This record gives sequence, structure tokens and C-alpha cells, in this order.
Amino acid sequence: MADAREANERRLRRLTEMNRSKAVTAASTALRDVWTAGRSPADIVLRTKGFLTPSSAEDRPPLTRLVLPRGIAQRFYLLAIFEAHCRLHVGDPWVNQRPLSGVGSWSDFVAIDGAYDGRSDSYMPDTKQVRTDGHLRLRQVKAALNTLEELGSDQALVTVPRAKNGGRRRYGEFSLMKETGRGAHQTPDAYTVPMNAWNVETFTVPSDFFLNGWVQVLSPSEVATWLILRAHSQWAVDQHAESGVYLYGKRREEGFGLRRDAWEDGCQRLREFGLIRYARPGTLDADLFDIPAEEGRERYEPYRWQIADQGLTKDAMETCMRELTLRQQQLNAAAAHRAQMKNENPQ
DNA sequence: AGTAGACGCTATCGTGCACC
DNA sequence: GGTGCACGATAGCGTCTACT
Repeated sequence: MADAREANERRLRRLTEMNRSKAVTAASTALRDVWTAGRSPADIVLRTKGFLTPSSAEDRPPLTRLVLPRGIAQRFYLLAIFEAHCRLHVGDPWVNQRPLSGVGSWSDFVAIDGAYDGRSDSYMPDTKQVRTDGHLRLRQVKAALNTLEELGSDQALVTVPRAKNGGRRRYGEFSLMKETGRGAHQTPDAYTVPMNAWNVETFTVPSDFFLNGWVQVLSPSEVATWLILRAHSQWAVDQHAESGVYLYGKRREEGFGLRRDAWEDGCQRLREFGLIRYARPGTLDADLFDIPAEEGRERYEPYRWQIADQGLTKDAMETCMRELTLRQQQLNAAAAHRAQMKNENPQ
């Protein structure tokens, strides 16, 4: 990160705006309506191969390819899978039944902060054209569909049909693809809800992740880190319970395409938010107390992590605001301290 | 050796706007 | 409604550096 302090400040600014506009609350309500009216699944099931891990050695897997500096592509795909689980039985064909905008639409599922103007340090300044929060969400949904389609002809996670002449995209008629992507065949490999295989083929995510705002509030790198840790915890259940899971550099880079910064920052933020915790080798039920960084590991021994699904039952906005505010205070204090040291010992 | 903060560069998107 | 461009925002990436 260029400057952790500035990045944290930006993030807090956005969260504060979303808190003010109740954007996350509104999106979570829309999702809960779909969940309640539908099949109300406790967990959603995700396919592993070709999504978390590459389908071939050359490809970086889609999950980490969707760790992008901006946009909602990764989030939108996960939301679409959640919606499918609420609506469809295992194996049912996916057919789009929602408009892109308006009541009960795809854009109602996403929370954004809106147009920020750095010069005036304010949100939603006046424009010549009509622009509302709804317009901006719709635009981001379309941009996400572009990004998901442009992952490549095989890896594309959606298909968007084109008009006959001119080739304009008909976003409203998009189709969702399996986690493994559209595939190389002429017929796209349309999404179906998978059967939980209880092995490395699949892993599950609690619906609380979608219903309590976490999907809106976490960054794509945090989501990717969390999903990878989750998958590990389910593939190695005993090891996870006893000593936690860890991802070594080579496997992290080559097996999952997750870069160092994303992983390290991801783990720290997830720990602060209470979604994962330090594991101490040989310690069972480490959830009773959080182990401080200094005591938790030997020198140069990597952190080992355990998934803490208790954390998901908390309100994401509330938790993140609290933790990021705390972190901002620490970063400010550290910066002030550095400035003072420099003042006393000028080079 | 391995870890981690700092920092400039850059890829990629968000938004505004004109145009179709 | 969709597209393409301009401009700006931003988090990842490569690299340097200091530290243990």
C-alpha cells in the first residue's frame, strides 16, 4: 500500500458515507427479502477448481483476478450465486428473472458510496446530466458484467448477448456462468447450484456473509483471502480445529494467484473484524481469547489462522467502522511519533 | 533468511459528458 | 438505452530499505 494511513482514511470516508446513506442496510434488506421469500439456505456452496484454483497451470484463477482496485465485479458474481441459491434447486438451469434496475433488481443488491469529489471533499456534487444513486449503481452493475465477461472466452463468468447490428450489449439479458467459467464449447456452461461434495471440489459460505453486510463492506482482496482460508479450513477440518491453517508463499502465488500484500493486509483486517483469529499450534478452542501478535508465534514462524464464523453474525458496517476508526487512531499516532523523531534527529 | 514498512509507478476501474 | 473518451481515484506491484 502506498500509505496505509491514507488508504484507511479513504476507506473510513466511504464507509461513513454508506452508513449515512444507509446503502448497506438497504442492500442487506433487499437480499434478506430474497432469502426469506426463497429457499432460505443456511450456506451457499461454491465450486473450487477453476475459481479458487486455476483450471490450468497458465491461468490465474478468477477469484484473485477479480481482486481489482475498483469496481464490484467480484462482489456481483458472489451476489448472483447467492441469489441463485435462494431461488433454485441443485442442478436447476439458471435463467435471469430480475431487471437490472428498479424494485427487486440486481442493482438493489449492491451498496456503493456514490460520486465523491476530492476538490470539494463532498459527495454527489451537481452535474449537468441527471445522476442519482440508482444510476450509479446500475452503471457499476453494467461495468461489473463487462469485467466478468472479459475474463476471457473460456473463463468468462457471465455472458452478455449482443444486438444483431451494432453489437451493442443487452445487459439485461445476461447469463450467469459456473465458477469454472463459460468453457470452450459453443454452448456456454450456464450456472447451476452445485451439490455440496464435502471434499475439495466444493466449500461453503454462510448466508450471514450476504445478509449482514459483509459482502458489501469487505474489499475484494479480503474476500479472496477469506474464501481461500475458508476452503482450507473445510478441506483440512482436523488440522484447522487443532492448529489452524496457513498458506505458504509459493502455494499462495501459484495455487491461488494471491499476492503478498493482498494476503497480509487481508489477514490483518479479517482478524480485526473478527472473521478469523490467530491459532496457536496445539491449542484447541482458541476462540476464548485472542492471542496477541507477540505471543502468538515464534520468530519467522508464519501465523496460522482459524475461521471464526461467530464474527459473521455481527453487523458488518458497525464492526468495520469501529475497527477502522481504531486503526486510524493507531496510524495517526504512529505518524505523529515518526514526525517527532525526525524533528529531534534530523538527518 | 525472512519480514515488513515506505514509496513511486501503473493497471483498472468510476464518473462526467457528449453523442448515437 | 448504449458507447467512447477524458480525467481522476485507488489498490496492487516492484523495488528499496531497515531490521531481526
